[in-house]
Amino acid sequence: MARTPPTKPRKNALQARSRATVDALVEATARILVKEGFEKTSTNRIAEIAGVSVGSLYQYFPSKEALVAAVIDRHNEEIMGLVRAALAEVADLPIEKAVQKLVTVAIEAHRINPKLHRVLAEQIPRTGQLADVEAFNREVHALVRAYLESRRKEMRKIDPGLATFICVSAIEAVAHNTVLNEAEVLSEKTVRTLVEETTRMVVGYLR
Amino acid sequence: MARTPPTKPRKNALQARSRATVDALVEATARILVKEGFEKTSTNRIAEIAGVSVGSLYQYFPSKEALVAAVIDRHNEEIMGLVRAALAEVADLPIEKAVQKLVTVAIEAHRINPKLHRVLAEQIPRTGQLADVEAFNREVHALVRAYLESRRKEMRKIDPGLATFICVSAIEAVAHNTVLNEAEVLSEKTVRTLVEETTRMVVGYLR
DNA sequence: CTATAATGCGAGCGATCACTCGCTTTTTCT
DNA sequence: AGAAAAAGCGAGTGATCGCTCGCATTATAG
Repeated sequence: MARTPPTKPRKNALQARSRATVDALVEATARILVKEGFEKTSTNRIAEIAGVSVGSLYQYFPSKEALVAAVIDRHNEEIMGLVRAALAEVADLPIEKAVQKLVTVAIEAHRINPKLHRVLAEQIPRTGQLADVEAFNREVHALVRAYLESRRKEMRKIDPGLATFICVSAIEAVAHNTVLNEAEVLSEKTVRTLVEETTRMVVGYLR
Repeated sequence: MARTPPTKPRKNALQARSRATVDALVEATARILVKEGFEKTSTNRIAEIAGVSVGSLYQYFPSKEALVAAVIDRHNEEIMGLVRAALAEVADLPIEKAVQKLVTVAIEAHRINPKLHRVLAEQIPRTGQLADVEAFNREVHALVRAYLESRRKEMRKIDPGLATFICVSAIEAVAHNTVLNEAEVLSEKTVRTLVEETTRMVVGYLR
């Protein structure tokens, strides 16, 4: 009895050039999403732009959804990198400084790739595996909550979960709307004012 | 020369039962969106659920997009009804009371039809005419800004446009995330706490 | 060098879907 | 009652798209 069927079922297994293929596919997907929008992003087109055949595409990604999910994941990991670093850096700082840093990072994170961010926010139907952006959100909440709990003395009496929810919602919304509305051009001055004001609101709320 | 070509080109013209047809189509679209999601929402299915033929559908709606846009519009008009009423009611009230009312209304507005709201937010690609949710947003900003300007004396020195942007972003985000995360069950107590806290944050920020 | 596995290819299948067209039924007008 | 306009119908069309399959090419192992 032959143990291994001649063809491995699907997906993983990357040894040398296949890595490049996978990268090219994810990169091509991101580019098409940004340049042509979600509707024009077909698997055939992705393969074409990646300089790869559709067959190869399906060797590594079981579905179109999986490809888009990979793009989302890559982008979210970049953002989470900034956020994790900021929260580590801020752990020993008082609330005022910490919030200022976090607001700054929130805006920076949204500016990593604004066009992609916009497409992901506005054009990708959050369905099936694409719904899992939530995991990142939970991590952010957990990290912020841990910080707030460690600084309880500087704050008024307040439920940490609730405070986290309100602060994260507010900061995220300001950053998100800023980047989506002002399009690409955001003067340093504007950003500074925005950070100041948002920080003021959040800090005022916490104590 | 025949003036009127025998068949009117498309779209409007409603005299009696055709009104019911149009309503049934919009209603069916909303129901399918909620029950089966955007992906399953095809024009054939809409016509079927509305108890109408595809042909009739295309007499009144030039495209599938137009149908979804009608659903969005209807929902937004309901929301704007609440918001406009609240802002009128609040015009002569001091900031504290006004903000409290506005936060309450923001949550109420998101709870008009939470399931539909979720689908519209998460599954509808904002593309083409669907991108025009922005008009409602602008109206909200204009209304809030007008209120804030009329109450300048109670506030610290602050740019009205910026203040409006931050306050509306924060309030909207809290309401949005509340309704989307807590799913359907929201105790009165939770809502009251949330309103109190958000109000505190915004009022504290404004003065 | 040869055998075997890994990777790559792309024509084309099957299914879906938005939308049209020729026709029937209902309503309105005179 | 008769004519004409309005409303309604639904099988069918053309196009797209996700995905498969049989085969070719390249890399690795013995």
